[in-house]
Amino acid sequence: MSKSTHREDHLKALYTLGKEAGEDAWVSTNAMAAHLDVKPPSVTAMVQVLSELGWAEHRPYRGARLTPLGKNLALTLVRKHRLWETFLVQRLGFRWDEVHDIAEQLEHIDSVALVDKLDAYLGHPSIDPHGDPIPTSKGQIADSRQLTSLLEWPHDKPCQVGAVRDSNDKVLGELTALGIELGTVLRPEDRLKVPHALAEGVLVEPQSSPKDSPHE
Amino acid sequence: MSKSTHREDHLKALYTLGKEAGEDAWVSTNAMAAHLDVKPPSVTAMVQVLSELGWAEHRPYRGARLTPLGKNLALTLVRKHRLWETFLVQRLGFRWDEVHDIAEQLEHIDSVALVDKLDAYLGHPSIDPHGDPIPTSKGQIADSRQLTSLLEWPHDKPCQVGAVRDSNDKVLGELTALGIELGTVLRPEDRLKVPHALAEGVLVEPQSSPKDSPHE
DNA sequence: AAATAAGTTTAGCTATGGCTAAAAATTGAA
DNA sequence: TTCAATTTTTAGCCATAGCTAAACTTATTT
Repeated sequence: MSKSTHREDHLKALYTLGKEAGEDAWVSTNAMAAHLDVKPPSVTAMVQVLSELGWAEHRPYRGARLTPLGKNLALTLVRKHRLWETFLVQRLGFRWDEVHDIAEQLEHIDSVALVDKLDAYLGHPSIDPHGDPIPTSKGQIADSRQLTSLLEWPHDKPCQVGAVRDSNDKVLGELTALGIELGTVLRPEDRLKVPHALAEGVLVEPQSSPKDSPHE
Repeated sequence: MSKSTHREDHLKALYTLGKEAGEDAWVSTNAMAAHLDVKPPSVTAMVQVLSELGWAEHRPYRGARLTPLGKNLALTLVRKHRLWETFLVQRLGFRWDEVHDIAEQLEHIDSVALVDKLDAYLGHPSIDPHGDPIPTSKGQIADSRQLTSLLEWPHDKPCQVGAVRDSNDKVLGELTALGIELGTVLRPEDRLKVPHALAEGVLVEPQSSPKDSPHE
């Protein structure tokens, strides 16, 4: 991996964990290490680099958090990742459980023009194949949907699958096997077949009027 | 750059220079160093790695050359590079002088499925935006065209541009400015406007019956 | 055939980014 | 409040892949 790729991976980990933890919470280097599958001392070293770059703040023994600049950069990475995933599924015909690792590589390709053209080519999509919103080129995330975990959805009302949380390939594969994809309508009786462990990560919304669906 | 990327860059340099030099000629580490823009000792070190991997032979003080395995790997890299260039031009709308550097990054993405799907998506193209043949997934190059440098083409016969040699972005940009692209028909009077320095790298063939042209 | 020029490799240094083990700070419990 | 457990950082090591300078081959010229 290039210097940039390493930095970007740590930046994205910090963004992801920071988002889960809440706005300006400090993210522990331990948590980042677990997320990146490296040892804590490696993260400490890289966090100090991010700090020198002005991408993050580091409070020793407390953790790290992004600066506004760092957050912006992280959003461009998220944007690239989700645009590539959209390309892989919508254009190349990959399944939603096959694209993560490839997009993980593609997101580090360095070319602003490429991202812009890809975005236009895909028709400026607003969500990716997992239902996650795609930031604009200015780093804006406009997601007006009100998604709820399937677990918390009232048992007697139908709903529609809007996104999948923490999408890992195994979970996605199992959902596919159950016939569940983005936009799938789940009626009360359909819910019985969804295992508890999966249901938690299935994010649903009220069954909408069939607007332009993102999954062809 | 990852370990693989570095190896692949050296492998490709060896392939490219070896091709120019003739079948089983030895390529000097100096030539590789110039091509890769690194110093000779760095190449020596990497060539020894390629040798351990079984991708190349190294005869100290003589040079290096690819093994059959190495040649195959090099061809998959060339394939990936040319497929991505085709995608960038045909689908994303880049010009032929804008795609080299981006493809240089994309060619290192590691996914066999991706290359196969991209190839199918593009309709199994046989040549890239610069007229260079695209190896098949088995590493075959089927290029039946008989291309000649414009310099050597008889002055009184019309011809058609089939490829551009050693395509660098500057040369490609100048050709575009002259209205020359792949498939352009050059009549005797057209040739006057092509500077000598450019003409050498313009590869032409007899004006063919307008078959399916590769450039839309 | 010997000497010189040119090209190539080896030796030893730097930087990045991993790692383990030990030291330091923080947190929680007695 | 002090001490123990946990977390985090520092110290020091390894591997990759650059580099320069010096040593070594090979090729050429006298």
